[in-house]
Amino acid sequence: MTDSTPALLATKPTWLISQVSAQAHRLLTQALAAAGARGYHYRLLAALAEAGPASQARLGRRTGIDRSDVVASLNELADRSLVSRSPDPDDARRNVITITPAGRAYFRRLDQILTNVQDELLTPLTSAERDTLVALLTRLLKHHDG
Amino acid sequence: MTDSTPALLATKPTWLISQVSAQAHRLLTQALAAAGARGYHYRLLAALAEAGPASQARLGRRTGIDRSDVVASLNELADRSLVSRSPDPDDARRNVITITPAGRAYFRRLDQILTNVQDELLTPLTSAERDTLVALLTRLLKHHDG
DNA sequence: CAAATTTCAGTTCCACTGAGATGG
DNA sequence: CCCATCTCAGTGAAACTGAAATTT
Repeated sequence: MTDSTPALLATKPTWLISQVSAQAHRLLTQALAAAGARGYHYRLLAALAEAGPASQARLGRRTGIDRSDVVASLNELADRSLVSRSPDPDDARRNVITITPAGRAYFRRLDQILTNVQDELLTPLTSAERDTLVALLTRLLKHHDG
Repeated sequence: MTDSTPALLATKPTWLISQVSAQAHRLLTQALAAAGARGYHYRLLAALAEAGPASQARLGRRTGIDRSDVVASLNELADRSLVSRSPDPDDARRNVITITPAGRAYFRRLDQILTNVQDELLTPLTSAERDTLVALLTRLLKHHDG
């Protein structure tokens, strides 16, 4: 009962954000794991489905995933034939990564799962409050990477 | 230039939260590292400074740190004489952890650092907006652990 | 007996670093 | 020569699991 979190912690925005983020992460990884995927897989497939084929370096920039992790995650996706890797005819340093039809179908399934998780996370907020939260977070994000 | 993050990602609240959380985490770990500490150290010292001596199990519950990590982190703090470990006279299973005067001074320093990081993170928001953000996050958090 | 505490060993995910090889 | 790309190997924080030993 005296095991509540210290007020000095619980009132700090960085702590609140990291706690909510951890909760979101739990919901997300659980839901994705049930479909056989991890966060990196969804992010990479989203970038490919939305903006088309790209080199691995560009995928890393689009998704914010580290160059090393891009390699490993694409290996996993390629093993399942969800993406295909082929040499770039215009630049021999690059691989061109393309999402396959199976990858596209898989991505649609994952995206639906993600949409459901959003709703689960934001359950206690009204629609207007959700918009407010998104707007504030978006501004913070813009400021810290510009 | 075509390396912007996919809209399907960038509009999802879970993604926004995790990105802002990652940014907060970067600011925090950098600032703490400059003072020779990690997040676990601050959390444990905060719990001890605010609510007094406790067993390791109780510290874990207060701070949300896993029982295994509590052991390792307290070892590090004890090595630097910031906390002291002594057997509980009332229950031989327990250790009683107490913050030392040096630990208290160190914690005050860390807490000031943390306060500065809050300001850095929330720079783009007005005072009213910060309150709104904190209120929304607090409600989300309350809902997902009750 | 069941339950709690401390501890150790190991795992997973995420973010990151360093270095080598190839090519522009 | 310098820079970008791909890849491998490895680090480190954070959250967690399983199991053993001790004590209540």
